[in-house]
Amino acid sequence: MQVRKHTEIRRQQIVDIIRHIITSKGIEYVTISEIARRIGTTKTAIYRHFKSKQDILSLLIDNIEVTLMDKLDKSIMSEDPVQNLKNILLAHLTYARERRETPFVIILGAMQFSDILIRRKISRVIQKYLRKIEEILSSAIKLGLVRSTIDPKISAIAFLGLIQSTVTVWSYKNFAFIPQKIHAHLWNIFCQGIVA
Amino acid sequence: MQVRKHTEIRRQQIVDIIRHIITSKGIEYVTISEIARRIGTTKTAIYRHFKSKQDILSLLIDNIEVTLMDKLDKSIMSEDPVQNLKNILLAHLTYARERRETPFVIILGAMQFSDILIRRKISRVIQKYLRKIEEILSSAIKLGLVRSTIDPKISAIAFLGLIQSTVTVWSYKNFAFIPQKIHAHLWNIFCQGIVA
DNA sequence: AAGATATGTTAATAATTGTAAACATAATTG
DNA sequence: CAATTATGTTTACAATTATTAACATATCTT
Repeated sequence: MQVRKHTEIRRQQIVDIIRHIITSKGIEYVTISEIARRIGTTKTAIYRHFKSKQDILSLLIDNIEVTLMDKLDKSIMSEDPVQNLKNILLAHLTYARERRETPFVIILGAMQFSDILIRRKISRVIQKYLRKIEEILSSAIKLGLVRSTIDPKISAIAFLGLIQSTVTVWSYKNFAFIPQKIHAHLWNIFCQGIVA
Repeated sequence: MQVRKHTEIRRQQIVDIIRHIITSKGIEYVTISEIARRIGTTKTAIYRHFKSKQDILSLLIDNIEVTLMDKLDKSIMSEDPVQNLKNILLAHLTYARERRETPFVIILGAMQFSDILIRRKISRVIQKYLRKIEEILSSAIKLGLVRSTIDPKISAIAFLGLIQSTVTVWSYKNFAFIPQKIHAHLWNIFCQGIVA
């Protein structure tokens, strides 16, 4: 009863499953056996598509990077950089709620302690994300919408923190409240904190 | 060559070692063998002081709770609640830098996916922490120091986010920058975001 | 000092981990 | 249709996991 699928399909399937495992049970449950069980194959079949577990996690991060940056780009529609930031925050909290997509902060947090290679990749994703936020902030400063005394680099970290802590609390409360609802409040604090 | 120590000493020693393992290598390296190796005993000796690994992690969280609340209390010296918040933030970032004490956000983040019992304990610690911040904010509102339109509950989450993202970025940059240095900037954003 | 208790060691357990080799057959190519 | 290649299965392995039982001796209590 072997339903064979192309390796590209399997690879994506495996990565998707891992994102699901991480959100539902945690990274410690991301094992070759668990992956195989969930997609309905055997452990060893996994090795037809990846040469090692590290190889799998590596693709996972690439995958997260793509969806994350994609989400950023889609949120940047306005001419107003401040409005764009607001949209980005909303997008993160909205997706978090719908739970269709695992919040990247959860995955990156969970993978914080993998081997050095994985850590480097994660680090790069975070840097890329922060740089993007930073750029938006910088252009807002240029337009005089944001105080010139604020440091874009550090403000970007603070922005990331809004998402991170909200998702964390939300996760620990077993997804029992709607983060989107608190978007307005969070944004209010951050916005007041930076605007000119 | 058996150097025997009282169980209270061993228990604390074991917990301390775990905090160290988590910061230096990650939670996945918190194994009975690794603990035993580090404190210079055998695996089985550990079971003289704890009945299970879960039991160890449970005490670890209690321990984190104590040091965390202690740090909070020590930072609350002023009559001015806003100043107290500023001190708390500084304390977190300072300790993070000195690295003598593992930042609680790291440990709580790393343990995010333990079993349900551990999760509940962590959840309680976070709640307790947030409530404390919330109280400070509420009293600041009463004193007219902070806008009455801000929600203390949500502002507390935002406050937690400042610490969380800073420590995360700091951790991924292999502790290569001094978070204390960015304290002023972070505080500036948050403070402007809430003050009346 | 004698007896009791607490701590440590050695050896062993079953379960699970990631991974490999040998074999089998489906899907694709010629 | 034949041959090749890609995918899946079975079996196996060594390493590591948390934990227990049996035994040994240091420390504490009386």
